[in-house]
Amino acid sequence: MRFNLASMPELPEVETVRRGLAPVLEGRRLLAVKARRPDLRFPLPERFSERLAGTRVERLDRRGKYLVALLGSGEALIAHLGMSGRFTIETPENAETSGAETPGAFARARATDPAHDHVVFDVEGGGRVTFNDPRRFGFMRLAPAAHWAETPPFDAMGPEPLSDAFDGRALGAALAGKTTTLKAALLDQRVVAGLGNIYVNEALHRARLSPLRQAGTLSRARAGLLAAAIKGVLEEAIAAGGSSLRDHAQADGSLGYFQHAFDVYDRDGEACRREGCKGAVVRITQNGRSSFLCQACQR
DNA sequence: CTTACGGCCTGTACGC
DNA sequence: TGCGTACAGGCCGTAA
Repeated sequence: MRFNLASMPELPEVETVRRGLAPVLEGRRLLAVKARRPDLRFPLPERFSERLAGTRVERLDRRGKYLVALLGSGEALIAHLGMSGRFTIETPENAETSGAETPGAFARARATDPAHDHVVFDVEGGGRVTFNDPRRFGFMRLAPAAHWAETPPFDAMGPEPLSDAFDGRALGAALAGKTTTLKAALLDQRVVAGLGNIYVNEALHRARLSPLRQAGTLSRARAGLLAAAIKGVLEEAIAAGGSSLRDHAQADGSLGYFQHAFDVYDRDGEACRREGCKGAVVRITQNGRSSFLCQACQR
């Protein structure tokens, strides 16, 4: 298994993590929660372990790039993977096989460095879920379970891109009047939730729109095409994550990243993949971040 | 109000 | 070979 380290956790990766964790967590109690350090990117909530221990995970949800675990205690555990965050699942079954004397088993067992195991959840029934995050850009918060969606940052967050509420009309309205670029606008979680650098680049390429274009200049028709492109790239990536999930479940149980072929991201200098386009992918810098585009077919 | 930017963090890639 | 530096990037606080 080769991990594509360029692949950051955006909506499809977080959804894949959610689908991997849900069968382990939903309906089960957290027997013990150990924070191996007091902070991730931010300090963990006061009395973090005590507030989680003994409570049941009623449901594991996702909003944008956040995981939201609704707890029987009346609180919601909100987790963000940052850039390098992963969850690893150990069950009594794969704990037994992890020591198997096959060449792959040892390599898989070292997919994450235990030094960066920051939070460990012991789950009713013998499972263990570990949050591992070398760069520590991830964070966890607690919010009232009944009102988490009205707490920051969810109160200002744009629509879920895969929901029916997100279409050309909604996107056009969100972009109307914006003087910034399409690239910056789509990265703004208040416009649409869950996109990061990779899928913004991919969606703009699919919609044949330049990341340099002023966001507020988009026609309704083009906003519709862009919304459809966003849905398309996310759905395909989630499908790819689903297949990687099956691989992971049989390997080391590490959830967070998966192999996926991109049309433009990190393909600087390579041929445009659009049918009939003779252009090449170039890398430019916008707002201090890399954008990848084909200047032959994106306007 | 909107937009822009620095800082956070560490593993990896690269140049000398 | 080893050391130093740049880079990756989501989010948040601050500034313009």
